[in-house]
This record gives sequence, C-alpha cells and structure tokens, in this order.
Amino acid sequence: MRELPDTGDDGAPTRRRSERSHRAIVTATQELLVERGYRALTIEGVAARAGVGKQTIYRWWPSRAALVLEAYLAGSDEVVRPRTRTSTCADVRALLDWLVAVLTQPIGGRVLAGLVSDLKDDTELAERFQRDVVPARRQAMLAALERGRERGEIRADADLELAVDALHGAVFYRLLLSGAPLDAAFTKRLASQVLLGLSSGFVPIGD
Amino acid sequence: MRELPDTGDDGAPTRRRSERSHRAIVTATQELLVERGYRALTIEGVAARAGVGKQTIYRWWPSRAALVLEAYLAGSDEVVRPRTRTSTCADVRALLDWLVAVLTQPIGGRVLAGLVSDLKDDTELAERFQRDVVPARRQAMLAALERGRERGEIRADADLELAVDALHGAVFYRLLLSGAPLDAAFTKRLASQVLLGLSSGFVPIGD
DNA sequence: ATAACAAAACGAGACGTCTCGTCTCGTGAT
DNA sequence: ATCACGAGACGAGACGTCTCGTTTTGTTAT
Repeated sequence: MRELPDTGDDGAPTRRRSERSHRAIVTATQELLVERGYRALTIEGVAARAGVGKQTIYRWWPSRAALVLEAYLAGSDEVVRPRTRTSTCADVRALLDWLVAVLTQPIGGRVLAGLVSDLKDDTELAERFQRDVVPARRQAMLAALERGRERGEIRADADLELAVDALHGAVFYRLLLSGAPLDAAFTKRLASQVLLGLSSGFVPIGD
Repeated sequence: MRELPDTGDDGAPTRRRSERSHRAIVTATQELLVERGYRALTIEGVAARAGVGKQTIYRWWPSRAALVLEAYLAGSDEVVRPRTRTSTCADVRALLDWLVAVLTQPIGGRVLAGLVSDLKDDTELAERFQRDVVPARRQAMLAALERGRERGEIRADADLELAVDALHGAVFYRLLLSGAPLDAAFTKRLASQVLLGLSSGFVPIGD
C-alpha cells in the first residue's frame, strides 16, 4: 500500500512510521470485516479497535477502500496455490478450486463485493486493482493453459485470455450475482466444458 | 417493487398512493444516479429533487437499494432485445451485444456494482434479485442455446446453464472487475469460442 | 558514545457537517 | 373523517479536519 519506512531507501531520510500501529490497524480492519462486514466498517471503529488515532489512519491510507484492500490482500495469502501439473484439466480444476477457496474465506465474498462497488467511484483504487490484483489472479490460470497448448492439448489459435475471462467470470458471477453454489461439481464441469472448447481434438476428460 | 395502488385490484379498497409522487421519486433517482453515481445517492437528495417528503420514500421502499433497483429496472427496458434466429452463434452474439448495451447504459455499470455490494448485506434484496432479475437476464440466452441443441448444433449432453454462467460471467467480470473493454470483438470471440466447446462436431463459425 | 535537540508521527478527541431513520406537524384529497 | 402527503425537527452516528500534549526517532553537538 505504501513503502515501508526504514528498509533500504536510497539515502533519503526515510519517514518514520510506527510499524506497531500499522499492524494493529490492518489486524483490526480484518477482524471488523469478518465480524460486521464491509458496509458496517468505519474508520472510527477501526481506530478504536486498534487503539489508534483516526488521523494515523487518514495519514497513511487515502480511503477506506484502500485500507480494506490492503487488509484483504494481507489475509488472502493463507490459502496456498496448488502445483499439480498432471493434466491440463486437472490443473485448471485445481486452480478453480483454489480461487473458490480464496473467495469463500470468511473475509472473501462480502469484502470483494464492497470493493467492486468502490472501483466505480475511486479511479486510483481501480487502477491499482486492475493493474496489480486482477493480473495476479489470472496469471496462474493462464500459465496452466499455456502449458496445455505447448503439450498440444489446446489448439494453437485458441484465445487463452478469453478462456480465463470465461473461467474466472463464471466463478465471480456466481459469487457476486447469481448466488448459485460454488462447489466441486461446478468447478469440475466448468473446467471440462471450457477445455473441450479449447481442445485440439478428442481429449478424454478424466475423472 | 410494490403493487400499484389503484389499477384494477380485486375489490379491496386499495391504499391511496400518489402516482405523481411515485413517478417523481423514480425519475429523480434515475437522474441522480446518472449525475452523481450510486455512492453519492441519498434519500434526502432524492426527496429534495422529487419535491417529496422523506417519509413518502421510507413508506414505500424498504431500503435505498430497493429504490435503486426499481429505478434501474425501469430504465433498462429501453434497449430492445434482438430476435435474429439465424444461426446459434449469431443469436448468442446478438444476445451478448444486447447484454453489453444494457450494462453500459449511463445508469448501468455503476449502479450494478453498487447493488452487488448491497446484496451481501440485504438478504431480502438478494432474494428478489436472484429470483427475479438474474433468471430474467439468463432466459433469452438459455433459450437460444436450447434452440441450438434442438437443431443439433450443440451436443445433447452439454450443460447449457453452465454455458450461460461462462458467457454472462465473462461479461460481468470485465465490467465489474478487470475493466477490460466490452467491444464487439470481445463478444464475437467469446460466443464462437464457447460455442465451439458445446458443438456436436465441426461447425464452421461464420463471421 | 552519550546527551541534547528538533522534527515528525503518535493517541486522543473536539469540532462542524452530513445523512440516517423516526417522528411530528398542518394541509389537501377522497 | 381518514389517510397519504410535503415539510422539516430531532437524536444518533460517521465523516474528515484540526488541535492538543506526548512519545518516538534521527541528527547534531559535545
């Protein structure tokens, strides 16, 4: 969110920021998001929970959404990314299951919905979100599809970016809009059906 | 959103609701949504613009989101649904273009993003949205795919609901999350690539 | 190396503003 | 005579800014 105050800046006298307060604020934000959700989260509430002055928050974060984004990302690293690499379909399924796991964490869906609504009114936040967060989420899936193409399982002229749009889009669509379940049966059929469209010929879809 | 007060109810003495105020409120909501967006919309602002007391709004709508939903849906009927029925791929493309047109109306994307965030905190709204709005949007696309299956262009065992998840999901994903463009090239490739996955054999994808 | 100093960030909270949702009025329509 | 209406007062609560002392931290002088 912001550069750390001490670590190896070039000569310039680094601003001195209390790392204790920083951590307390992020932790309090995560707790309050889980307990009460995005809408009910207030700066004053975070300050009180963290034992911190309001100004300390306003000094380091430009908006409530920026704070929530940092707290959200800091809590999203707990689910480890799969590294199966058996078949393309299995890889895609595993990555979809991973995405679902990340999004259905207690902090996940509600917070993402709140952030999404703020993207439309906060240009700076939208830029960072679409430059950093979105591509990071897509990268692993795109790599798996490219491996499949190198192995010849996927047509050379297939549009893999578009495939990621469809795969991830279906997941987010269910999470944010339709409310349909995000279970293993869903990710399994989604992976196999989309991959069939990308396949270079008849490739048996396992399991 | 609520039954109209006067028109042809069965005998029961309908409460007398001012249709003039009703329309003024919905119109003012639409205008303010276009001018200032979802976040900046306040009940007090709507009341002032509509020349109406706040209580009149609180009397007839349970929440800000419910009012926005009504205003949004009332303004979404202006884009007419296509009725091409030439080939399945052309139908799907036309329906995707229609969806994009509806969502990129001035009132569209910003409002939808705001509503989405409220679904997570407003159970009643979420129920109505997922029972009425979402299926209505999916219906036409599903019908087009079923016609394709009857014609034999689509495999009998294809999961068409899942295909709608992927098609609509990709559109909403770009609109709400990635910010990637929603242009004709996108809908064209999306339609052809997804349909290829559903196809029963080699079906030439026309321009 | 230690002490003294200045600068910046800190916790706390007062302040005026805004919107909330509820509540009363008096008015006008049926 | 009833009831929705426009208007707006009301207390609650969060906003973002600001001003207090206080504590921390980096720099300078001894």
